[in-house]
Amino acid sequence: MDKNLKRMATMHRMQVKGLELFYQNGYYNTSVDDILKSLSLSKGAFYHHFQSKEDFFISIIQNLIVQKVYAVLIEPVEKCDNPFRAIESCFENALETAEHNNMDFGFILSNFMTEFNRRNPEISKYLKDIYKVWEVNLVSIFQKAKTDGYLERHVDSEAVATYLISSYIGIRTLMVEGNCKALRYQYMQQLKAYFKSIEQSNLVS
Amino acid sequence: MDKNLKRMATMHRMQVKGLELFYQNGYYNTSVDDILKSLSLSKGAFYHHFQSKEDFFISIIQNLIVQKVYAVLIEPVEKCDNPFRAIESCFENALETAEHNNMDFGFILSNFMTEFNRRNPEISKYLKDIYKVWEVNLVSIFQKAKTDGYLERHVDSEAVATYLISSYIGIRTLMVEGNCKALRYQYMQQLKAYFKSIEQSNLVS
DNA sequence: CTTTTTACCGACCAAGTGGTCGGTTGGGTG
DNA sequence: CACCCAACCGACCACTTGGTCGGTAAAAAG
Repeated sequence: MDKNLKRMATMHRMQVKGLELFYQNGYYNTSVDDILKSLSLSKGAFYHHFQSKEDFFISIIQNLIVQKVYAVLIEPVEKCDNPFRAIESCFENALETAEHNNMDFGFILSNFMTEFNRRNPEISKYLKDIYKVWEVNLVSIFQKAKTDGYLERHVDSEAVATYLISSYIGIRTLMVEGNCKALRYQYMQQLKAYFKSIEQSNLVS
Repeated sequence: MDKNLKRMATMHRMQVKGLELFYQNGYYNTSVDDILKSLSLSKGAFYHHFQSKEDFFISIIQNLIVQKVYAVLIEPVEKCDNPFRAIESCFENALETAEHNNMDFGFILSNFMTEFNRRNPEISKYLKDIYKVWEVNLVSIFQKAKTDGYLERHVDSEAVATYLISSYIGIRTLMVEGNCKALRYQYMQQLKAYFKSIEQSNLVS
């Protein structure tokens, strides 16, 4: 039984380091050897646990990236009452983390979506599914917000979700070039201005 | 003197095809041989005209990408009177072009910015400069809009520019995954809602 | 007509790439 | 104790990469 634990531990180490390097240097620009060297493991170990580099990356998506997106962007938004305040603080936190985390190279999902687009449809599919979950989650939150009297009824929930996701992907892309603090401040300021234009003004409080 | 013309023509052919393939497959995932093969040219020809793959790409940035961004995103906005309507129709056009162009792989600038980030600081610099020009241009347009009575005076011009650029980068990233038409519609709709929240309501017309 | 310069050719190179495979080792089980 | 099998090793393979270099043909210069 101890064997199985060791197996899981080794695979997890590889996945964590793999994500780190893929995120940092890109998938195609990171070799399996790079990952193995920084873990002092051998080719044999890698191909014993994973079928191929592609299979390895898919396991990273399923085991690490999905959880990251859930933890940072989906769960924090669900529990709050006023969805706009919830999204604001969620984005504020996420951007602040990105800003202070010196190992940050942009929004993990959009980086990989860009890299795999038209080059590896299978992986693209996995990534698109994660973004889809995020989108659906936002849409249902906005639907509920209409019921709760936070969002004007005539507003298109899906359009708001799309616009939100777009701006988030974009600001994260811009932040990798530095000047993060100013960008975050400017972004949050205008996000609030945007929300004001679609928020229900007469609250039934 | 004919020689110089031929030189320019060959270099230009290489640059155009190079941009096409780099855009499609990424810089690191496109080999010099790929480009040469599709042009029926040889290694010798390539390294006779360009010092290296990197030097080649920089020449593509300076000769092709800069002009593209100017033509699509900067010039169309400058000439119009009401800046909000100008930006709306500029973005609408740009997104429609992207949509109907089945060879669309996202916003060329943000794609490459993502790919070269932390991997090649020199090229990152060139790309960042282009985006900087776009930003400065937008900011000065918003400053003028305040004078002309289109934009509320208390609004932070730089923040608006940042928010605009973010959302554009993001929507272009999303559009590569398909469903472009709906995304474009949703985006433009919410962009207008956002503009409404910062536009001067009492026009001195 | 000779000489020089230019555009271009393509075999070649060292350094990687993803992936294979025969082997070693050490804990778990009979 | 013997045996098995999973975990791991690392030399090796075919192939691709960016880049070099000696050569050629033809246009321009003398």
